[in-house]
Amino acid sequence: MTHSEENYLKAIFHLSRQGTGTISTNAIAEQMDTKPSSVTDMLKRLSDKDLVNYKRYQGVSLTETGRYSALAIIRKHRLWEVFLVEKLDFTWDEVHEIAEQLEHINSEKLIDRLDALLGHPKFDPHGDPIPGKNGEFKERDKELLSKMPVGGKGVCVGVKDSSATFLKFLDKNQIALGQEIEVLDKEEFDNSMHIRIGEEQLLVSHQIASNLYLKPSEES
Amino acid sequence: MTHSEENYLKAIFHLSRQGTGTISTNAIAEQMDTKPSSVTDMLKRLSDKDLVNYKRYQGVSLTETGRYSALAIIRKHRLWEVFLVEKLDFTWDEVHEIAEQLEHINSEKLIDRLDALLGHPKFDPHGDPIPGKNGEFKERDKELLSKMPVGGKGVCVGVKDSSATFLKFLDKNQIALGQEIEVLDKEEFDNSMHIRIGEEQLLVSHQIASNLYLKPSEES
DNA sequence: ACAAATTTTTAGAATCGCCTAAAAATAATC
DNA sequence: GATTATTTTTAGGCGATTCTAAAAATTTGT
Ligand SMILES: [Mn+2]
Ligand SMILES: [Mn+2]
Ligand SMILES: [Mn+2]
Ligand SMILES: [Mn+2]
Repeated sequence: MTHSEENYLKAIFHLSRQGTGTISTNAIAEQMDTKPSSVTDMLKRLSDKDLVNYKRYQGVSLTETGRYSALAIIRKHRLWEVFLVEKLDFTWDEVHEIAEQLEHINSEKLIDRLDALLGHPKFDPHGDPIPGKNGEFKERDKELLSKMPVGGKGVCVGVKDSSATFLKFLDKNQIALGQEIEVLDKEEFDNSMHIRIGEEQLLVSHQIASNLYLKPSEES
Repeated sequence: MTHSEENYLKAIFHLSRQGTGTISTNAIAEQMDTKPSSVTDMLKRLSDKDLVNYKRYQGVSLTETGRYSALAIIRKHRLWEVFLVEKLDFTWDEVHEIAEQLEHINSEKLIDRLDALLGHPKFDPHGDPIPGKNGEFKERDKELLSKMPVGGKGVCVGVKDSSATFLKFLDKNQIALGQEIEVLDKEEFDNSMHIRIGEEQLLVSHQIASNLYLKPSEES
C-alpha cells in the first residue's frame, strides 16, 4: 500500500467513527484537503484492491480488510506519538506531524518491539486509544466538558481537537491529561463555563469546552 | 526532496567514497537496481536543483549541498540503526531495511533527540561512522582482514558488506564487533586465512576476509 | 584511424496521484 | 413535479518516476 492509500483509509476510518452510515466523497476531500475528483480516483483504486466498498454516487465504507489496515496505521501513529513524548521529551502539540510520517513505516516487528518498549500503552498523548495488534480497541468512558452539568466533576482524559494551537492553549492554562476539573457555573448567554482546574479557576468558551473530554467522577 | 531523490544522492555519495573521480550512470543504475535511462532522468532533475554536477556523457558528482544532504540522510540511517539495536533489541542483520525507510523521516528535532537518547554514538552497528549534525565525520582507522599479515592481530571494528547473509554467517561463527582476531596462517592457493577468534579457530575464504575490518593492534 | 563494443541519452509510453473544467447524477426547493 | 442547487463523476492534462527500444556519443581494439 502506498502512503496516499494509507492516508485515505485513515481518513475514511475517522469519518466513519462520527456521523453514521456511508462516507461522502466531499467529506473525504475536505478532511484530506484535496479535491473531490482526486478522491473519486482513489476510491476506485481502493475499491479495486478491496479495501473499500464503493459504488459511484453511493458513498463509501471500509471493507473488513480496509478497516483492519486503517487500524494498523492508527496503531502505529499513536504508538509513535507515545514514543516521542515518553522517550524523546516532545510535547503533545509537537508529535502529530512527525507521527504522520512515522505511521507509514512498514515493519511489524518494529511496531511490536516499540509497543513493548513503551510498556504496551493503551492511550496516546491526546487520550486516544491505541488499537491492539489485531485491531481491537475500546473507546474510553468519557464525556465532553461542554455536556457536563454545573457541579459535575471529572478528570481530563482526552481532547477532541488535537491541533497544536488548542493544545498550547491548554498547556498555558495548566490543563493536562489527569487534571481534575469541576464545572462551577455555566453562562447562559454563550454557554461558556466557569471551571476549576486544580487550584485555579478559569472561564472557557463553549468551543473549548466542547473539545475537552472528562471521565466523570462517580456521583454517589 | 523526495524519497527517490534522497536515495539517488545516497547512492552517488557511497559510490564516490570508493573509486575516485566522477560517477558513471551505469554504476548508479547497478547500485540502485534500476535502469540507466531512469538514472539519466533523475540526474537532470538533481542537476536542476543544484544537488549534483552533471554534464551529459561526463559523469556526475555531488555539489556541496548535495553532499551535505546525502550526509544528513546517512546520519539518520545510521542513528536509526543504532536505535533499533540498542533500544529495540534488533540484530545487526535486521536493521538495514527498516533504516532504509526511517532515513526519510523529516524532522531535525527528532533526529537530534534520538541522537541524544542514544548518547551521541559515533558508529553504527556495522562499524560505520555516524556523521555529525554538520556533516562532519571521520572514518575509523581500520584495515581489511584480507590485507593483514600472518601474525597480525586486531579488533573487529566493521564490515564492508553488511548484507544479512554475511552478518548471519559472522554471528554463526562468533564474529562480532569488538572481537579480537589474529591471523594464524594464510593459504597461498586461494588466499583463505586461518584465524583465531577469541578461543576459536576458523578458516575463512578470501571473500570473507576482504569484507571484515580490523583495527590493527599496535605492534611494539 | 576506423570499426566494433560499450555507455549514455533520447523518445515514447505506463502508472500514480493530483488538478481544472465540464458533464451527469442526486438532492433540495418551490 | 419541474427547476435549482449540490454532489459526484468523467475527461483531459501535468509532474514524478519508472520502463523499453532506438539513437547518439564515447571508448576500445586492432
Ligand atoms: Mn496524531
Ligand atoms: Mn494522537
Ligand atoms: Mn544500513
Ligand atoms: Mn549500517
